[in-house]
Amino acid sequence: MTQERPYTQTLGRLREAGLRPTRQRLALGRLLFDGGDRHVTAEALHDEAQRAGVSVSLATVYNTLHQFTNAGLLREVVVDSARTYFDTNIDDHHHFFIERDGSLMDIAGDDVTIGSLPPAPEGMDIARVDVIVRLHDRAGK
Amino acid sequence: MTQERPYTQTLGRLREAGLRPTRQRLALGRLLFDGGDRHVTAEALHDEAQRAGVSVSLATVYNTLHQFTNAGLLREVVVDSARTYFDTNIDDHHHFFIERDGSLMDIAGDDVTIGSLPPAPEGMDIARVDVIVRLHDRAGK
DNA sequence: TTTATTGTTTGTAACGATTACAAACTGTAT
DNA sequence: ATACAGTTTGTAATCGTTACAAACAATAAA
Repeated sequence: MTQERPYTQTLGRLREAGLRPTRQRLALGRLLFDGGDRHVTAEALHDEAQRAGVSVSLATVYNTLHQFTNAGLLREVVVDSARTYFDTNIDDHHHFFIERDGSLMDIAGDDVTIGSLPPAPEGMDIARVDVIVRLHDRAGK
Repeated sequence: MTQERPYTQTLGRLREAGLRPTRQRLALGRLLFDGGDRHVTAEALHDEAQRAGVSVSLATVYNTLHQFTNAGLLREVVVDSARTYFDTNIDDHHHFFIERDGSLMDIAGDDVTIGSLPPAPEGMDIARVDVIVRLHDRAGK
């Protein structure tokens, strides 16, 4: 009846990552990983936690987001110089960025294919390829 | 003998954009558009101007960079949430981003080809597609 | 259990890039 | 010259994010 599985899921993820399962990390982990893929900013997650009655400081939200990212539980998405987004979907995929409201949408891995890529300059490797499809409302009023 | 052509070039660009050719805009325009393609940050351009003996305030550098961008003379590139880059190459092309030093390199338009793209969601249009190839030093010491 | 140890959380100050603003100034038209 | 709208400037203000030291909590040892 009580949906405890997600809790356990998060607990497991923290364990694997070598992060102590503190009240804050557990709560943030559940907000992030329960339900589908999400794109959050630190501020947004902080607000959400407050609304959910979870007491967490903004500093901890930032810390946690970074720790989760380093542990491979989250991915950072750079699309807007104003704020940093974290994506709970860590699979290979790209993004639609809706400029009107600054929101992100995943594009399924296969819906964007790169036909060709130049070789990385000597001595360097490709760490990642990000494709961002920027959208605006259809022209014509 | 005196290379006045670049000056004139910038002057023309400003005229076309409907921007008054002030001393500051002319000077920044020359720094930006003389020579090849460049990727600059506001701070970097400001320093460069100082070094070149041009007196311009940082505020003006920011204003100018944005005005040039709105006029289509520059393009903003988002790769790093820490700072904003402006690219003097406004043709269709993508970027290598060297994480080590935070520098950008153009990738010629044809060296990256997108095989397929999903359709934009209903009511929206694709404003632009950005491809960022993030590079790091080759693994293995 | 206590106790010790080490990792975490927290509030707040500090930061760095960028923007806002009002006053001084300059280009352009009259 | 004069007037006026557009520009520039220094500086204060913003905003997201990070730094920091003190208070706390999780885990291991006794």
